[in-house]
Amino acid sequence: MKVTINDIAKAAGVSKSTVSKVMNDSPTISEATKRKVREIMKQMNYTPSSIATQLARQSSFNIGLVVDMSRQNDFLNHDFYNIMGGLESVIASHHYELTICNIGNLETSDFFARYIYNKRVDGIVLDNSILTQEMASELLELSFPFVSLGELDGRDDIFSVDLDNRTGGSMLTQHLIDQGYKRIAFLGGERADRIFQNRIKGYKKTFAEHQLPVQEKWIRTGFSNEENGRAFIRHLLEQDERPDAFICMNNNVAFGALQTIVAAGIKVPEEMGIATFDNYPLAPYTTPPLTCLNTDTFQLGIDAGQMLMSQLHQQKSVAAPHQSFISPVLIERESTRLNQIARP
Amino acid sequence: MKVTINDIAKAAGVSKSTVSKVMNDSPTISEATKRKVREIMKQMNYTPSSIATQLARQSSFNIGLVVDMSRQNDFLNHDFYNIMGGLESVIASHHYELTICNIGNLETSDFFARYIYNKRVDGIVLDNSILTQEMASELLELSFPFVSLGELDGRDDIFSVDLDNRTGGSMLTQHLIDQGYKRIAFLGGERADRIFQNRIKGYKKTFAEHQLPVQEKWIRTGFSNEENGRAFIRHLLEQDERPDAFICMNNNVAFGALQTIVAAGIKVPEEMGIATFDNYPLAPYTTPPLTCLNTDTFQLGIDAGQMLMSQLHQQKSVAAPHQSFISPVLIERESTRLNQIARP
DNA sequence: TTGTATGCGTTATCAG
DNA sequence: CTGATAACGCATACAA
Repeated sequence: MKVTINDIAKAAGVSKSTVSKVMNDSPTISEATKRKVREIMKQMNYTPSSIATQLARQSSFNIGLVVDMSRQNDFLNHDFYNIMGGLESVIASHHYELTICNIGNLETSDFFARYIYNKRVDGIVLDNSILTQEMASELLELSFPFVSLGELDGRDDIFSVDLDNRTGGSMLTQHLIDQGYKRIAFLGGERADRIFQNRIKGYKKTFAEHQLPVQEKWIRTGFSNEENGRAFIRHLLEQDERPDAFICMNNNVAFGALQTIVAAGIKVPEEMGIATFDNYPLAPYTTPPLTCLNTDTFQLGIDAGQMLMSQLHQQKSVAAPHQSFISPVLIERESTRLNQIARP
Repeated sequence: MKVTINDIAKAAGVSKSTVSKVMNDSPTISEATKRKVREIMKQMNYTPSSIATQLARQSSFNIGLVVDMSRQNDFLNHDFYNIMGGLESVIASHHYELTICNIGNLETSDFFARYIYNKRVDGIVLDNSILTQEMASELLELSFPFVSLGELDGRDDIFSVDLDNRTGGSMLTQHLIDQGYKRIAFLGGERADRIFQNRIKGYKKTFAEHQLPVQEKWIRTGFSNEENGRAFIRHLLEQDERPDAFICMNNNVAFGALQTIVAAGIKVPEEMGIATFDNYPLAPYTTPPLTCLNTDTFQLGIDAGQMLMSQLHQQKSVAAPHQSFISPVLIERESTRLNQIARP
């Protein structure tokens, strides 16, 4: 059942070091013996033990995908499989394996000793919700390769992949303008939040491009949940100059807002357009379905993997860009079909 | 940065085998030296290299969670994080690590050689959509520990965890009866599908318990998608004895059915009740929201982990039950609130 | 109760 | 071009 390098060596009539060199395609081995040894390996169905290789090489050929099971994160939860898939697809082609590392409580856990110092993994990918500033600094100091999912506030010295929120804010705004809406509000998000800030930047940029004045009273901020979605709309409806469309920070805000609008007898999309960030969890299922910005999280995983591989393989002097952003994709649905009659 | 067993041995003034024995809490070591060595280990922040341990023990202390990235499976996708979390929580407490194994195309992949024969993992967990009869047989023959997520048709010789579909069918039926509905239809599912069969068993059992006659014409089968949901309803509405409630195989069927009913001007839940299997992806978001059966997939992961651990640790002669089922949880929503006025 | 020697399956450094 | 031999970090008979 288990065939080792020694078995191959014996069967091929060579030493095991020769076999090892064949596996690594060493240029110091003749093509003839390479062929012969490879033939035997195939016959005997040999696969090297990655564990032994890891020990000898003092390198695990493993990438850790760090999670914190003690925490709830519905969004990450939903995207996890895709991110993992993207990540796996690129590291596998570099012969790396994927290990899940549960970090738990950083203070009490032996995460660093277990995985980092011991080289149980050669690099890690972690969400910015679990990557603290201190961790980032320590990792950097050890020059241990890692990639953050999502930017880490105020740092451009670490590798990260993220959604391009600025472009996202711009795309949604542009779409609503294209559809014929003129007074576009923005609902949700905390002012201190970088994601919010970037989205608003895109929003304002597009306003400027169309010489439209930004109305600060149309930017309603606060925690992005259903209840606030309702509250935001109530505020908006009380204003003398009422918006005719709005952009939501997420589906929760959009859901609350939509309910309130429908209850008020306002027609969507005829009298009010709605566009939101994220397709998950409910944008396709509301009445009417919501136009939204979707993220290719598989691609996010791919980007993270490539960034990690480049750190692992390239000479450190090369200054590769540290941040990578992926553009969201607009999914048009009924909630913004003001111009639908005029469309093909 | 990296401290090994030798460093500890030197620092403690003992041999490295003694240190090793201390780590494994060998009874042949005096408490005094144990204390001393442990003290040093703590001071030096020592963590054993799992790679070296694996090689020496000829056992990886790793569990493989097998996935097939080349395939799309939205449901698995959504539940993956929870299942993984449950699995991780139990194997971690047994000091096992979690490795993701992408199997890809079984014919061309070296999955068995890489992971199984080489003992890269000590056990695997895989979905029944990727576990073939042949794989199961081979694994069994190697007496390699594994657990299937979902039953494998026609086999009770393999370990598996699954949702209790029979109980599920019964729970939904019972709930509708409790709410005052009397003529309950069942929509979706292929007759050859075991899941369907079990759910129908529960459905019929509950009918029998209430001395209600089962009407075969109220059981509409077919692929469980939105379109068929619409078709099923149309058939039902044409019948002279019209049902007053129905159970759907999944959210897709329910969505199509609900739309058709609403379009026909039938009121939900007053004139027609709707209950469905699964909470994902849209049961909470329809109008009205759908009563459904939810699955604690974290628990599913826990069960799988425990089953694997028992295979790994127990003597093989012990005949532990091979199948484990978890009961679904009923989530009541408006779509079945016929009795709502009478309720507290 | 502790230490010595050997092995786990590879890689790497030298000789030859 | 190939082959001994010594690591890699730990576990484990067997001695002491």
